[in-house]
Amino acid sequence: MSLSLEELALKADVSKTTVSLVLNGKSSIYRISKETENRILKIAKEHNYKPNSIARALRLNKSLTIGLIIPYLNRHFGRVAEVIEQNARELGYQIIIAVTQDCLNTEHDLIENLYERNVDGLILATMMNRDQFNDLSSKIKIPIVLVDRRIDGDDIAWVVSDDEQGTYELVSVLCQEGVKDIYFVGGIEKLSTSIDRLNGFKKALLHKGVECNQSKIQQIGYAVADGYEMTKNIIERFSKTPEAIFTSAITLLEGLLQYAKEHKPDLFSHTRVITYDDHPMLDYLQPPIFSVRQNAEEIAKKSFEIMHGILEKNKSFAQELIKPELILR
Amino acid sequence: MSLSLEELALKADVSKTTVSLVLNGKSSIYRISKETENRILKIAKEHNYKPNSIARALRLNKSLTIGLIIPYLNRHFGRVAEVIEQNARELGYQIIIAVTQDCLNTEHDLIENLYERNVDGLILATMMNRDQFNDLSSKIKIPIVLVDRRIDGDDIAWVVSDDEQGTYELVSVLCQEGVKDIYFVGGIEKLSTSIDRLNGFKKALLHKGVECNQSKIQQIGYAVADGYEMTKNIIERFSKTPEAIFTSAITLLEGLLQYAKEHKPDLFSHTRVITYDDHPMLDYLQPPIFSVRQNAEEIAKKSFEIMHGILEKNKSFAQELIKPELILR
DNA sequence: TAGATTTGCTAAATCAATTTAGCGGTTAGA
DNA sequence: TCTAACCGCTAAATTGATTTAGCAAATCTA
Repeated sequence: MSLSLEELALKADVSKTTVSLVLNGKSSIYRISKETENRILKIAKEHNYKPNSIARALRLNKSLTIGLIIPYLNRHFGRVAEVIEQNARELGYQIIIAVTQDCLNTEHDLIENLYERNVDGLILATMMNRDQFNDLSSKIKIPIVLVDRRIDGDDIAWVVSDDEQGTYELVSVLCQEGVKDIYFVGGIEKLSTSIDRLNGFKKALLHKGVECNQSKIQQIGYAVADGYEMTKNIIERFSKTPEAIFTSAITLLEGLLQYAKEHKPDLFSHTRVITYDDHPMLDYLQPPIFSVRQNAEEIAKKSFEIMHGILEKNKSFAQELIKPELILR
Repeated sequence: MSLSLEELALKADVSKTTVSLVLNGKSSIYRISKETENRILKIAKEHNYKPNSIARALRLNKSLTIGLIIPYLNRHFGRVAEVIEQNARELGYQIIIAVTQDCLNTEHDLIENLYERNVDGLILATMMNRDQFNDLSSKIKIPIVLVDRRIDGDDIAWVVSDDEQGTYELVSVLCQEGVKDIYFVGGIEKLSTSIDRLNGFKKALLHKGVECNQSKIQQIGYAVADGYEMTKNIIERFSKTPEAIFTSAITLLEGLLQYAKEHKPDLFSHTRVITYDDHPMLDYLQPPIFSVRQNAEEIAKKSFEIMHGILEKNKSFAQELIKPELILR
């Protein structure tokens, strides 16, 4: 392992230019004879030559590295990251992962940090709004693909789950059954995931002619503790036990479960719970919890595909809405 | 953003050597005057100069990048990766993550790939045995820290959960209750996680004077489908419903749950289930499932600490056994 | 006042690749 | 016969930082 162009050139008794040209498939352009070419290829193979990626990156200003910035490496984003990494590897790219914990300042620091370290592009589950994103875009000269959370704009590349439609369909199932009193346990208000899921929620109620009371909507954040807090508010603030609760992320469901276990063990006898995000163990809760499964694999695949298209195929941005799957138990 | 040493030197009206010396804190060694030093520092700050990390890596043969190779980005490894990344970032390192899917060939390819891309060190949840690891070590001249799965050897750095003790304690709880007929649903036989968990299992039975029948031990793999298969074998092969089943990973429990749901809905009325690895939703299964929670945060922290010690503090290898936590519900 | 030392800084080499411009000789076309 | 094209390859520049060796000028020593 590890042998430089120069050493290879010495062994082949040619200049390192020639070796480089041959190994980069430019033999015919530069009229290197077949004989020389074969000799060089043979020696390179024998010594298992691999170009030094750092020298290459310096010269070409291209590191074959993509930065992936996400809030957590939880089940959903873990799966997204895993699939992005596999897709990237097949095309010769590496993935540097960094985690924001849903903190905007951390996100900014990480973007700057990865940019300075010469990643070729960024895949981003962002907390930024349009203005902040525009500011960033003007400073940063590498392609950015948003994943999971989109920002409106004709020139912004993103791949997200169809949050509105998924929520609409899930909530509609309950409405169909005649449930009217549904609470919304939401996440970070300004993010597209929250906005879209809330829109789907409202639309489902509206279509069934159910009034949507603002007091039934809460949006604190996506952490488990936030789910706990919002559940607590719902249970303690209203005298009547709710007919149904929709948690807009699996972490929020975890918070709900935690609260129920501690303070309201009979919650499930009176209240239907449904959730965005799926988990196999939901099958075993009694009563089973209906959910919407995001297609993490497809989200990952598309987002890297778009990045790769921009980097190597001169394609411009693209936007993809990935269909989630309703899971009724 | 982005401005080279040379451009900075031009602005400060000195050579780039001087700028480099000043910015690397070598002013006094090379007798740069206070005046020149301050001028350079001021200009560097004004222009928010950051050295090009690729050029730096080429010159110093040091990329400030660590490769992390793990089987999946599931709950456990996702958390480990997340914490390693945070610890690394605080000390100026980046993490490149790659996923093997528990395939030994993939693991080899990834190691070679990351090594060629000049990572400074590797943190590895490996499938290799001692011989394979020794082969690798002789070829690769960067430090390796094993995580989650250890290989015996005085000179090998690793951080793993105390699998034997954790399993011993968990299984002992059941034995204490008088349960005698316990089945072992295991993972990949040759890995330390499997060996240690099986040892803990056997030790617990032995201490309570319970005979351990080889036919009650199965080890296929750590995938969900493997858990399904092993559960199926246990249920279908023996006429008597087992008193208890120990799944040695949460994925195997998922497989068990899936089988139970499809073919044996009354499994839990007759059979106690316990598992290695914890998950908050286990609280809500009926009856609750006792578990052993690995301290992913501590495992992550220690493994990067050891790597950092080797890279920057001339420390040699170290080995750490992290205590897991028994969770009885 | 010659020689030694100190001061403040820089040219050039280095890391490992890619790419441009071009060299000296032969052959082909008009 | 003169020019153009061809042939097979290479020297040197480039990328951006770090580091070694050392150069003048200023100051000190005897």
